[in-house]
Amino acid sequence: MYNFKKIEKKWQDKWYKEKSFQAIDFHSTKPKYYILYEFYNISGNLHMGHLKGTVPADALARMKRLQGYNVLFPIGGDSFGLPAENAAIKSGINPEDFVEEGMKKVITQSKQIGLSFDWDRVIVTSDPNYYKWTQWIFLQFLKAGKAYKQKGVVNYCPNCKTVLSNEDSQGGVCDRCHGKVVQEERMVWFLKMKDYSDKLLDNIDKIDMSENLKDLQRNWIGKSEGMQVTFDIVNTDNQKITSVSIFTTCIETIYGVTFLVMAPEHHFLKEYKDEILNMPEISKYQKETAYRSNLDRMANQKDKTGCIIKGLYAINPLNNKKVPIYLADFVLPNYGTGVIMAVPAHDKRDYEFAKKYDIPIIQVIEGDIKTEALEKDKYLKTNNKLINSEEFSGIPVRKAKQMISEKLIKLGIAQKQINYKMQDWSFNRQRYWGEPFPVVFCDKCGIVGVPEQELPVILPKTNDYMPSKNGDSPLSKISEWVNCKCPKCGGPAKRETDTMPNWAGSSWYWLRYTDPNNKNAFADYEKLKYWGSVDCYTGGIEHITRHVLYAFFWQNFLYEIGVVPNKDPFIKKMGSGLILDDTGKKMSKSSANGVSPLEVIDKYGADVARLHVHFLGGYEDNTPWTYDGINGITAFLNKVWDLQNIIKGEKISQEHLFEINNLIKKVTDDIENLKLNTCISAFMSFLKKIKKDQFITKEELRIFLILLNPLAPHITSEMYEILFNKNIVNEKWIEPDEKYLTKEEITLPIQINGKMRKTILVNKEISEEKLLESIKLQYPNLIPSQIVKIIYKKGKIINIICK
RNA sequence: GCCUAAGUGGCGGAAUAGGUAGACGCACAGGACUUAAAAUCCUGCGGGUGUUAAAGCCCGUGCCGGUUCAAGUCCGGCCUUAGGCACCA
Repeated sequence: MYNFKKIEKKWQDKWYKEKSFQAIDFHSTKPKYYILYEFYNISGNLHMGHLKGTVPADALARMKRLQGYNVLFPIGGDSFGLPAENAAIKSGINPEDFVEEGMKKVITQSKQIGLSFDWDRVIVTSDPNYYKWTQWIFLQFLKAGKAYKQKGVVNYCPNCKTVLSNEDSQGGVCDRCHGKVVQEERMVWFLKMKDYSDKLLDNIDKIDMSENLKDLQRNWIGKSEGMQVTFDIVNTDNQKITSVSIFTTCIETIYGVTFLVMAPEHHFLKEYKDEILNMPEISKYQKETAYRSNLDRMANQKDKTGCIIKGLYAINPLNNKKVPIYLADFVLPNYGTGVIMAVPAHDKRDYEFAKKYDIPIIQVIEGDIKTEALEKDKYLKTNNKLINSEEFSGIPVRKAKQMISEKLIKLGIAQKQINYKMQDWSFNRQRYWGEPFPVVFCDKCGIVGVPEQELPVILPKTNDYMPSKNGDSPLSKISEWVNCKCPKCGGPAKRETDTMPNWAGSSWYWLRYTDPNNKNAFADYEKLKYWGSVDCYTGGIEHITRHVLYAFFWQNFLYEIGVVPNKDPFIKKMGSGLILDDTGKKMSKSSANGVSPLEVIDKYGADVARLHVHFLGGYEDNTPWTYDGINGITAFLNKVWDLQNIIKGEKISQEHLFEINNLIKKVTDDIENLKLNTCISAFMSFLKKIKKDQFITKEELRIFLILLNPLAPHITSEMYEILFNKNIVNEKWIEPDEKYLTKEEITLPIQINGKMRKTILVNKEISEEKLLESIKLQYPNLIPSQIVKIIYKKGKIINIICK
């Protein structure tokens, strides 16, 4: 039995004091390796999810150092934004104090886990030395025309009393409080993320990440290719008033158009109100739909509402047919052109709408539309023929799609168009605890950026930081801060009183780690170049359609303006699974039955805790928490400790040559891929062999300790010191000897008619004839009758087919 | 509705590329040590059949089919669970 309490504290202190894990800028001999674990959210203690997420990254960092890399493995805290602020409000402590305490806490706890972060590079997003540069980047967006303020219909959380981005309102609920999000028109700062859609898709193609996560991201961006077509608008006298554009991906159905649908928010209505005969009715409908929450709209998918526009009609540009125009809230104002051509025969939504409002349905593709629309996913598969489509009737739909497109383009009334679901990022929050915008409003000069040399715009201290009922930011109450001079004309001006969202600070933080104390730039270009892209980025998958996309976006922008050397922030991204509690839900600090990692460390030790949580399951899998099996891990480490007592011999023994080399290979591969569960099994299997032979040589144990060090750093450091009087962190990783990875003699399985029957011990290179001879000799009755065929894969298997 | 992943013993889970299914661990059972317990060590552990004991045989990776000498792994069609998207034209 080893005393983990004494050992673990000793080594944690030593690592900290000696700066054992310091990353060196511009190291002259060692190649760099940058491994990143996501920001800690400063809202409480570390929870079990952190133990699961951080340890494999730590193991990788420790292995890479032993392999001779100059490893950058930093940590920091996302201390601005709603999570920290809400937690502070809940505990009744000022956010600033709360964050300071919180950061100290998670640092201490990280050390207790034995994480090998570089403690000289800790950054915190609410530190003015850090957010100065977040503000600086915002100014660059502003200068480049990529940040703009505009009235827009946006997500608003009545509970958190703030505007939210689309990314923060996924599923129609607020990311923080899980309350319903409503749509409100507000003045909003936007970042032009939409412009970067294709660049983001490039980042997704290039990054090394599991396909399902890539799909989530591609889905979120939602690229779709179609046609934009112009429809003339006429009045009751058939006089052309104007024209509108629609977006469709199904141009092949254009002869089936029986009406147009416009989003209720469409500016067209205001512009042509004098031509519309039923404006009061329309205004009423607009009001009805305006304040419905996303959730309500989703719930009402089946029951479509709408309102006809009287007095105006649209003309189908291909057959000059006059069709009515409706308003309906199933058409979104911010996607496509906000107007669609409705083809009820071939679109589910149009079908439902037409049925409800008694609009004619014209079928233009062969098939059955009696009870439901025949949609594109079906008719494109079977390539049905067009009908009721003038000269295109009788042509298979895929061909017709192309022909109609060409005709429309030739006529000059349509063009190819690509649309994205992803919208520009709404970037301001009506909350106190965030980066102030470096922007002032001047009556004379309009929106003016604060000069760079005046950064940071410090967040003023106040005790009145609760979110306000009227939706104004708490900062608006601090008049001595709000009122300022215009940097351009010197006249009176007011500061922007909203703050940036909590994702602002995390959208560039990996860059700051390369140069965390730089006072003159967000990071030195040469240092950025040296450390390059993050080699392996680990963390939760819940940020995949949020933070990671924002990260791509900011990196692309910074690359464009020439301040970072590469487009891709991350080479590889691994998504950590969740630790589930006994109800199968995510175990977090907020779940009542959550077990704290510190509790486990206190009872069993950090090394046991590290191994146990990863022996439960794979890195990317969700695994239920249990204490079951932790005794097995404790026993394992005790046995490792006891290996000291059975050392016999110096060099690697003949008996263990095969096992030790395979262990080296397996452990190296598994840590590289963060597969700690199978890695631990490999150690156990090796130990079994050693216990059976009742001896281990000194060199074997030395290798064993180095291999186990990344996973269980404390016990291995102590043993290494005892046995070799050296600090294991200065040692070298071991390469396997390829010669000894496979044995000459192997156990070859024998199948008869495809069924496993026997195994035989043979030389791995044995010929088929010799093998058959040996089988007949050893198992005279195995082969029942005449052999028809033999399938022999050398070193793998033999299958003997008999009559 | 759409997209993605997954379904393996009593349990957590293994199984590079189709090639001995159940590694490793837990739990359980039997034994050794002990006055006793814990710890430790040894043995067994998918189901069925069989035997003094073995050997052997049959069935088994959600369900139904298929490809193959050979399928947990590939293909087609279902079922279930989890996650994501959600009127995106």
